[in-house]
Amino acid sequence: MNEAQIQSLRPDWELAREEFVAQWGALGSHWGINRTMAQIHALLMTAPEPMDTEQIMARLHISRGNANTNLRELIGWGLIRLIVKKGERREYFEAEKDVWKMFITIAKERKRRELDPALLVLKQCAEQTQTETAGPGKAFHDQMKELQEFVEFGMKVSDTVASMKHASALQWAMRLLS
Amino acid sequence: MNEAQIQSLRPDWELAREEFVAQWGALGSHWGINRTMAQIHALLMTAPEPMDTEQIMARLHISRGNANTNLRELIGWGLIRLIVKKGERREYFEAEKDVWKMFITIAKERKRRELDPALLVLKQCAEQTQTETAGPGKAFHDQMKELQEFVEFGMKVSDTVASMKHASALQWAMRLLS
DNA sequence: AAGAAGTTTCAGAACTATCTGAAAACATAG
DNA sequence: CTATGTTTTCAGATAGTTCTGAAACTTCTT
Repeated sequence: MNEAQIQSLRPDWELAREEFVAQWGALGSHWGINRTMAQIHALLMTAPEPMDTEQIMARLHISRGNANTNLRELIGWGLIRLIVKKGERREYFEAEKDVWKMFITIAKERKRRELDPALLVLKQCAEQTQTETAGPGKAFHDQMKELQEFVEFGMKVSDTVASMKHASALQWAMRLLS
Repeated sequence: MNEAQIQSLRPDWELAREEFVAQWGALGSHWGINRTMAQIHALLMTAPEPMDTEQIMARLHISRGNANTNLRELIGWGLIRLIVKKGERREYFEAEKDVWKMFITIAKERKRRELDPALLVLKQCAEQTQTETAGPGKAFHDQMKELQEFVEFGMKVSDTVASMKHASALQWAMRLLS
């Protein structure tokens, strides 16, 4: 069976899905996530059933190694989980579909990867210039301090939001927006 | 004068600054921003005076072309501005130092670059599957809708926060955290 | 108008990230 | 223990991004 025939057998929504997967991948690479990883995530997010490695390889035209690496990476992020069906040796994968949970997971992970190391740098730089009491040295120290406090503050907000249930977050946000 | 001599003449805080610039650059490349751009930004953010292209090239050991490209890019982000000193032809650059303003600028720009195109994709996919009324097609449509609403919601929150003055944002956040 | 001082552009070089494919490791069943 | 189906690893290939350096361009001065 050739591509065109397969295409014609595929229900309508699958076309939209294909589009979603492709575009999501392109977007991913705009924001520091690698294209394939984003595509796999999009694919699983819209899968009615858990999928195995072979299926993913086939749908995305990628190699086994690539699929495997990115699946592990996604598991590392906590965005998908491994499913073992009884009586089957093969591993299946399934994505978290709840949007709020997904958001929390991504927020936590980004905090860990982006904010934590930044904070470390800022603290060190602030510390090393403790003794400066005037002039540009003082100005530098103050700036590092300000940045540090801002980042710490952002982290607190992020933690608070992340610990909320969807409903209370919504309520809180409504208050903000009104 | 050799490197070591220059080094010894540099006041203490400059060492911390050097560290900050280097580390900030490394961080930048972790989150989708290119290394040089992040370094230039860090350098200008901690500069007591506006700097010109030559100075930046010398401090970071980069070529004129590279410096120029990334300076324009930073101007595009709205993170630095061009300063023309009277009676001088040379262009100087200065970074916004207020942390809150910097945050707003980055947030707006990221919204424009990350959220806007994502929303477009989601809307299209939701639209194309309007007619699905059951089964996996419906599930797909619903998921797109949920994502769309979530992103729109996030954008509203981001707009609201971005329009706040530092003081009122702080007040608002205090309420959240307590 | 010619020269000086500066900025911008861009083709190719250097570097980095990602992907492939085949081999090795692992797990299960017989 | 061996055969078989599956996952993991990793060296090298490929693709993508960033950087250089020199030439072209612009602007100002005399």
